[in-house]
Amino acid sequence: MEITQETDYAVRCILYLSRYAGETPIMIETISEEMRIPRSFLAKILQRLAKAGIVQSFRGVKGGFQLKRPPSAISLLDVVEAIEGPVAMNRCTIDPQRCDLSGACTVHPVWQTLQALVVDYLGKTTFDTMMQCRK
Amino acid sequence: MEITQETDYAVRCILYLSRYAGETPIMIETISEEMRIPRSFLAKILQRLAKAGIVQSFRGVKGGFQLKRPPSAISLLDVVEAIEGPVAMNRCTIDPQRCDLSGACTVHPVWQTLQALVVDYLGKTTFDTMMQCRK
DNA sequence: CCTTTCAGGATAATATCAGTCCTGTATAAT
DNA sequence: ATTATACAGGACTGATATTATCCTGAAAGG
Repeated sequence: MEITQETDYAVRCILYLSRYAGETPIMIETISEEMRIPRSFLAKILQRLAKAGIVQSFRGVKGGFQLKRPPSAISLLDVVEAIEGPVAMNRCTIDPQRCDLSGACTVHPVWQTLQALVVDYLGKTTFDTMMQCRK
Repeated sequence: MEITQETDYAVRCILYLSRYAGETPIMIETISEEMRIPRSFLAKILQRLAKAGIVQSFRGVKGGFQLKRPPSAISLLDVVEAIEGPVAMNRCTIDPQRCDLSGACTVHPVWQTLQALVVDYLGKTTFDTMMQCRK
């Protein structure tokens, strides 16, 4: 039921980049030190965030990472899903085939409703509202 | 972000026992076969549910398990927490010391609100409303 | 062309998950 | 009392996920 450490790092990372939105790229090294995230692990995380189109990378001298969209256009859901894949409460809400007992299941809609609740809340929580955070 | 297989089994198990609330105890063997849950794993799960006061065990011939309360008094939250411990979205919402960056964090309250949302929903969803389920 | 910085794959330690197995203990029936 | 039955509880195991690290390669800029 918990997000992983990796997701928590990703959120911190985007939070940090939000402070410098519209400025020059920030190096992995800097984010790592400021946000207390292991350097090489952060590199992996930023790759995922780049593939998800949340950040953009620049190589070479003066390289680093920038947000690809303004903080107001990035939700917690975007970041969580970039790292963990689709949010699901139970196996069966993402892959109906994992429901191995036949017939209509009244627990299934309960998980789906909960999932919708979570997705909705994470989706409407954006990084501009969290920017004053120093975590 | 997902519940574990064990929790899913536990929910199915309580769902099955709900059908026979107020009747004679049901053997592990029977629940296992009817609900397609590995027998010895189910034994472990029922031990946890018993310790949490959700089911009651009876030994010897004619032994087995019964709900300790009516299905209307057992919530999904009760079962989830019996298996997984307290529901938390992030490490820091259950143990503030895991928040290794100093100062006020504006992401923290977001996880807490989400957690409260989930706990509230799971808490008000009881097994009497899910009993017609055949999962 | 050479330094810097990211890209991406291989590797590894540890934890958690999912489950089995065996011995022991309580209970009911004989 | 004895015995068969059914749960109690701990030890153990294999697979997978988590949480990283390290190394080689590629792009970009001076």
